[in-house]
Amino acid sequence: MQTSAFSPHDHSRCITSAIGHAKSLCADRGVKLTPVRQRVLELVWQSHQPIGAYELLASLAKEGFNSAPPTVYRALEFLSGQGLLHKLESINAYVGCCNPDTPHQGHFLLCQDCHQAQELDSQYINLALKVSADQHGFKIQRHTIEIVGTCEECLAQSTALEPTP
Amino acid sequence: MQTSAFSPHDHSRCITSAIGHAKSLCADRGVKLTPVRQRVLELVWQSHQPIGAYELLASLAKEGFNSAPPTVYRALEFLSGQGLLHKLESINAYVGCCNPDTPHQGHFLLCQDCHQAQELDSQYINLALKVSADQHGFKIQRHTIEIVGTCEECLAQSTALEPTP
DNA sequence: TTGACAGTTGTTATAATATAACATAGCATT
DNA sequence: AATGCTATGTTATATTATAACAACTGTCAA
Repeated sequence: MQTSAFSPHDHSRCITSAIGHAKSLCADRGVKLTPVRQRVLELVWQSHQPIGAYELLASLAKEGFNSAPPTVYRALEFLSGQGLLHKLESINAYVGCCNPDTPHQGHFLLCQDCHQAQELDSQYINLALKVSADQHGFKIQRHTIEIVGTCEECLAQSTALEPTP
Repeated sequence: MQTSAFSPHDHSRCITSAIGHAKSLCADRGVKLTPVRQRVLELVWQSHQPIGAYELLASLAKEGFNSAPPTVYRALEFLSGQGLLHKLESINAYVGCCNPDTPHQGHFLLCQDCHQAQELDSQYINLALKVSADQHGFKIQRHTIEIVGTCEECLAQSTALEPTP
């Protein structure tokens, strides 16, 4: 089962679990989760919000890692190739993937107040995309589905603040 | 009715009609379709593929327009604010909007062979997005829906070339 | 052992995309 | 003419991403 990214939760457990998962997954696949790759994945998960490449780079630099742009972009490329994270195209930022075992591309809810992202993988949306594509004889390879708005928690807060419109 | 962007068609009529439409729409709204704005819109429509800001800028420069980046970004901002074009976030490129009267955000089929884009506005997809968002108590403001793959025409071509796999 | 390779990382430079900030110009209304 | 608003010009810089090539590391086989 899955918690919402928007709700308060013990995020350190998310990180630990995501890293453990990534390790075994890479071992199974015979690919290397090298120190810099692992650290980038940790940093992505540590962030409560989608994080940009240059912000990651700054953190790596502070920790003594090599800190030229290719370092972080290579790590991001590897991790996204392994399905361990997703890039959010509309904000040029990266988020950890909750379900890296099965190759997929998620759908994302992006809250413009708290700037958190929630990954979905709605079969309903997938079906709607497939139907539309089929109608045009279009064969889907991949997609970018990013929904921007306000999450439940932030909505509740703003209504609490302005009870009478 | 609407032709597919992927199918052969008299594209000059698309342009003329789009510009005419834009003119009357701007007049109605009391906003100015200035020469540079109009020219950017024409260039976007003239391109058979989504076109990048700096490519537009190069064309403007050749035609004697001012050619610093803000010029084209301002025009793009105006045009997209009026719903006359859309930005494709996954490829940083811009396409004309077929239906600028009703504010909306389309869904896009992007062919990775011919690099053309087809705008959809499927109620089926909109509904699926709404249902998913509602399930999470999420209020949608806007979205980015970009489906990458192969269009019908390019699929037909590639099957014609490789009849027996 | 060594040498050949594949994969990874280091390094430098640069490309591609986008915006900030402030000055100037045009034009409508007072 | 003076005022204010919108649009444009101009310079500089921020942000995001990749090219190209050199150096290192481990593995496996000759």
